[in-house]
Amino acid sequence: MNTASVPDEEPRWLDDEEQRIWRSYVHATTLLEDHLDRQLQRDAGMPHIYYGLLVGLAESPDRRLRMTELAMKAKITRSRLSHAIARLERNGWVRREDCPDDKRGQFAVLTDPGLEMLKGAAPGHVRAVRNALFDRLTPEQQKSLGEIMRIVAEGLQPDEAGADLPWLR
Amino acid sequence: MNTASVPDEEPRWLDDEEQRIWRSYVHATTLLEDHLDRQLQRDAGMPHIYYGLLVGLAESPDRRLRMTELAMKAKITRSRLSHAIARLERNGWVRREDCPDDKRGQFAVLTDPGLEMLKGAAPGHVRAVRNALFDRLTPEQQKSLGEIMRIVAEGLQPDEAGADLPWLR
DNA sequence: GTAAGAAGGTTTAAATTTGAAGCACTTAGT
DNA sequence: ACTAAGTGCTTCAAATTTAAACCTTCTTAC
Repeated sequence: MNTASVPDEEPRWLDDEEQRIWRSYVHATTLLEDHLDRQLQRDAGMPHIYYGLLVGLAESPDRRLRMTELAMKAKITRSRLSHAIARLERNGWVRREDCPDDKRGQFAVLTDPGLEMLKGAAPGHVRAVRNALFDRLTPEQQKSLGEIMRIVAEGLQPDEAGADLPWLR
Repeated sequence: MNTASVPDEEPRWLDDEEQRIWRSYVHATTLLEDHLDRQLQRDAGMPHIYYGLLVGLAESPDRRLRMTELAMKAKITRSRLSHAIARLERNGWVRREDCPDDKRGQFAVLTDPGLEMLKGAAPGHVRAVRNALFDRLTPEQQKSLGEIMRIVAEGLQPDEAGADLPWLR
């Protein structure tokens, strides 16, 4: 069956244009992640991904989500989430709660201070995202970017629920 | 003078469509980085960025580059590079050499074993990039992606040389 | 019922990243 | 020359990430 790949035969290398595209992608994403990490570390004392976790909770009913759901939403491993929530808990932005239905389960809950911090940090973050991304692109480019990224994300993540990523290992 | 920004006044929030675009971006980039890191960790025993460093050296005259140049090329801090090269040196893929002209300077040099390892890992990596990205996009989308990423990268990195990033802190 | 296995999360140890500090050398300016 | 400032790079300690191992608590299939 050889589902893995075809480890043999000369691969189809990237041509010059593809190389340029790929490098631009790597550079842009590296620089932007870095930029946002710094912006949020400075203004909110946490990296971008942690901020995303708080946002994820803020949007959810009762400002809470099961650990695994949050991990899926943020596209990170459960292990990484576990550490992250532990840290956010130390900061008082998040609280853990047992799940009544499933004794194994845990909820991550956004606290009031957590929500406040989010409100405080959000404006600066949006500004940063606009400055670095939206303000530099035409409406067509924005639309195109959205489609492209949607395609790539879906390709790496077999449709939402049915994800056969075990949840990310 | 308040050069920083305008920390005041209600910010222009992202509308629904912008939100979708931004989230797709974050998800896709997170998943792809993760995917490539795993692929390369499995096939080459190193994360994606380390692989990029070896490629950077392989392309350079004499397979060598000054630390700072390599850091710029890879868009990472000197500190991070220092650690990375130390690790690659332990693996025997890279060797450090003093710079004759400037006694402070160091060259990172790709070794023969390093080049071999690169040759061995490259096919799988290209395949992964194609599978996840190029094969899923139309030629127009690829072109658009290239333009968009070029714009974003340039925006975050005041033209190449004249970068006023001190080199990234 | 119950044992085997899956699911939900956490923990451990090692690897990597970060930001600040610290050296050693260079360069500019006097 | 001579010193203050700047460069180039490394190191330190703390924070984060990773993968694997490990509990518990469900679920399933006898």
